[in-house]
Order: sequence, then structure tokens, then C-alpha cells
Amino acid sequence: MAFYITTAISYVNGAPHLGHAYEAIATDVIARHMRQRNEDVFFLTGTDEHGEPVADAAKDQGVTPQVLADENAARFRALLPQLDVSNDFFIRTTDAEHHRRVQEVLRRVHDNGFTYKGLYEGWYCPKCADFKVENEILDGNRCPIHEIALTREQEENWFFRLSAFQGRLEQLYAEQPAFVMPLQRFNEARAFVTSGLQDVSLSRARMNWGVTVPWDPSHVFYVWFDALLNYYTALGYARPGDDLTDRYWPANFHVIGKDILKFHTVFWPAMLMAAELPTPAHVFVHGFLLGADGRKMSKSLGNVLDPFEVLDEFGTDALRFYLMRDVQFGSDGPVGMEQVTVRYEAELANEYGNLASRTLAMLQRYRDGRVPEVDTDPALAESFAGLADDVVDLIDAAEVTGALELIWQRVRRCNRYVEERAPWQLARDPERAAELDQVLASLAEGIRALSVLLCAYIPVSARRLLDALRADDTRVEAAAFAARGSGATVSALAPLFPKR
RNA sequence: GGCCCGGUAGCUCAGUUGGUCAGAGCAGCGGACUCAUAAUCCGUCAGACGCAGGUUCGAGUCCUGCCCGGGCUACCA
Repeated sequence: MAFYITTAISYVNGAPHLGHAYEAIATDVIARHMRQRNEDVFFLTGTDEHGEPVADAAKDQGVTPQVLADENAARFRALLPQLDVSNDFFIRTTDAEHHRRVQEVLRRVHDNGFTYKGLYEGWYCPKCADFKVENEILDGNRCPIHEIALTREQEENWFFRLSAFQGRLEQLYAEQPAFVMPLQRFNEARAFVTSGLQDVSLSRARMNWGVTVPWDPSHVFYVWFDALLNYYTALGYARPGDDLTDRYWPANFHVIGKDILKFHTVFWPAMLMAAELPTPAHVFVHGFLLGADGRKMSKSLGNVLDPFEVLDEFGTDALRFYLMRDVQFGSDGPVGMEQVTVRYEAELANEYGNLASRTLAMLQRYRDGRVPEVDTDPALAESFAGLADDVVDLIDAAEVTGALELIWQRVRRCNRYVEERAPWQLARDPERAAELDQVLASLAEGIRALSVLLCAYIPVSARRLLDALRADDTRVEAAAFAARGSGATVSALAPLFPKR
């Protein structure tokens, strides 16, 4: 089955930071897992490059918006391979093909009668040449930047008849209780819809850094509408000569941060309805990463976790593991270098890495590196029963943290199993060779099954261990605990997660 | 103000439809073992499950009120 998943696209008016990495990694875990299930996966990410902030920043730097966008888009794009993110395409909203398709879709919205020319009225700062939002205005209606008095002004805009979709959106929320996840966000979005919808402006006339409105070329589309459409337009040109739209649309998952909830859970489905396009199955809203002190990360507080520092110190898999493990996906959570160290040493090095080391070492020492081809221990098999299915169910619900916890319970179980059976004692008694065979075969099988499931989270390390075990099948089906030892001759493996 | 989440051992949190539900991990303390990256394993400590009522044979688990923390309450992207 087709499985289409996206991250939000990053706004290029800034540098990539941990938040971008977090979202990309979480989405990548789901995408990789789905590929392990032989789903026909398409994973999209990219950059959002239009709008006033980019135009303004470019002006400040004395370059054209396109030059600025090119520079910054390259930085975002370069981040992905560093994180081992396996996106299938990287869309830029400045792509010509994107422009063309945005115009196509919104033309249809226009033709269907869901737009009209109206007046946007708001508080305007003549120095900023920009309207200010209600909650950013200082007391006395003053500009937050210039602190000068704002004037009440109007601008002629094209409007989108969001209000016309109130009923259909309510219906969507009634029929798809998992349209927005987790539940708190669903409630939030639904409450917003229920409270009554106003029309929203669809175009801007004061600015030209955007996609031209085809029926009124003096306007460009409001950046959000252009940006949201990336999820749809990308499928049209990601594979030159092959339109993937029918194959993948609508998306299974849009993974986003809570700050852009409204755009994705209200505006976006309404716009798709207006264009007569199917709406996505799920919008998953993740939380924010906080400083180790639980406060919002900020340079002045000095509580920022630098992803590149983690990558340098511990590596890509460690960063991926840490973020998926330590912060419940869907909630906010504190992160810090100390916590990274604890998870790395206690779990990746001591529990998983060392489990691999001791297992391989015993195979080498007691059986010349060969996994005995004997029946595995039903007691250990029992501990793995249902694991892969449970992981599958949790990932279906985007519960990447919960799934990892289940996997990790079995990592611990394997270490306990080693102690229970004490293979080094069995090795001293030739009469108990059969028992030792069983224990070693079972342990090899255990770390193999675990590594298959861990491929989505720590792809490089899991793969290294599987290679050492001569086990190349990474499909989720292969995560079932086998009834017999593989008979493979394993190879030596340097510590997967060396301690410093 | 209204609405939505949450408030469970020192810390981070699990606890499905009410009846071994009082748990896990980390931290602390004690012990065992040696295959392993001095890794691992076992035991142990503590908690009136935010407060007060209520429903029930029985409630972290349902109802009401209150307290505390967080979020949303529209056009910054």
C-alpha cells in the first residue's frame, strides 16, 4: 500500500536547529519502519521560501530574495544526510513546478467560487510597511519594533471562504477522530472549528515575493496557502515524467509542530475541499523540545542543545535514539547534553551495545563464531511473542516513543537471560554443551530480532550488528523470534557505541 | 473569562472498558557474577496515586467542586 508522509517545510528565514532535526528524525523513523513493512513509501520534506520575512531579510542583506532562499535552503537540505534522514524528495516552494501547480489548484478554488475580493483591515506600521497581529501590538496600539503609533488601514485582498467549510470540517472531525493526533490537539482544533470560522485573506498586494495569483497578477498568494500546497504539488514533479499524485495522494501523515496546528488542521483541509481534493488521513502534532531546565530553549538562558555537538560527540544514531527515547512523541520535553550522555552510556553502550559484544564474544569463544543450529529457548521466544505486532500497531499511531520502549524492554530481557542461564558456567561442563548451544542460539536470535526493529531508529548501528550476524533481512516479518538458530558464522564487531 | 490537557515513589513517567493498581526506569543503599564496552544481574528504600466531597460491595481508574502547572481562544511565518 502507498504510504505518504511529510514533515512541515522549514522556513528559510533562519538556520536549521534541533527542532528541525527532531521533526525530520521522527518522521524518518516512521518512514523507515513503513518501508520495512514493504509499504510503498514516499517521504517528503523541504523548504518554505516565500513571504515577507524572507523578502525583508533579503533586503536587509542587500541581496535578492532568491539568493537568500538559495543559500538557506541549501543549509536545510544539507542537514538531512547528517541525520540519516531518508526523504524521497526535497521540495522548495520556489520550484517553478510548484508555482505552476499552486496556481492550478487555487485557480480551481477560485473557479469553484470560494474566493472573493475583500478588504483586510488591521493595524499597520508605516515603518515596517506591514500589518501587525493583535497579540504582538504594544499598549496604546504601538508597533512592537518601532514603538510608534500604528494606523488603522485597509488593503484589498483576495479572501478564501473558510466560513463556507464550517459544516464540512465539523463533519470531518466527527468522522475521523484520528484526523488530528494526539487527542489534546484534536480537541483544540475541533474547538477552533466549532467556535466559528471567519474567512481569511488569500493574497497580498503589497509584496511580490510569492506565487502570482493567476486571475489577478498584481497579487501573490499569502505564503501559507502556497506553503501548504507543497504536500500536493511535490507529487507532480518529484519524479520527472512520472506524476505520483494518484499513487500517493492523499497523505497518510503530516507531521508538524504545535505552532502550526491551525493551518494544517483547519485551513488546509478546507482548501483541499474547495479544490475538490481528498483530505489527509492524519495530522500528527509533536511537541517542542525544551531546555534541560524545562524552560524554552534560548541562547540567553544558555540551555540550548546543539544537535551538531551531539552528532560530533556521540554520532547520528545516538542523536536519533536520544530524541525518540527521551521525549514522549506528541508532548513537550526537556533535553540536554547530560541526558544525552546518560542515555548513551546506560542504554546504547551498556545495554544494547554490550549485549551485542558479550553475545558475539561468547559465540566466538565457545563455538568458533558459529550460531548453533539448534532449537531456540521457548522461554526467551515467549518474551518476544507479539513484539513486532505491537511495534507495528504503535507506529501506525505514530507512537514512536512507545514502540521504542517496548523494544527496549526486550533488550533488558536479553541481558537478564544471559544471567539466568550463565553460559560461562555451562561452558565448563561438557555434559551441558546442548544447553549452551541453545542459550547462544537464543541470544543471537534475540539481538537479531531486536536489531531488525531498531533499524528504523538507529539504522547504521542496527545494520552493523545484523551484518555481523550475517542476517540481511530487515523486513518487519523478520523480527519474529525464530525457532532455530541460524547456523551462520558471525564476524567480529567493534563496540557499537564506544564509551569515551 | 471560556474550553482542553496534566498533577502517581527524590527525578522521568506506565497505569486500557472501576475489583493483586500501587508499578517501571533513573538516582541511592546492599549483594552476586565474570561472557562482555568495570558492562550485567539480584535485593532494598520510599509514594495518604493534587485537595475535599459523592456514586459503588469496591475508585489513581467514574461524578461534582476547588488548588497547581501547561495549552488553545484565528490571519508572524
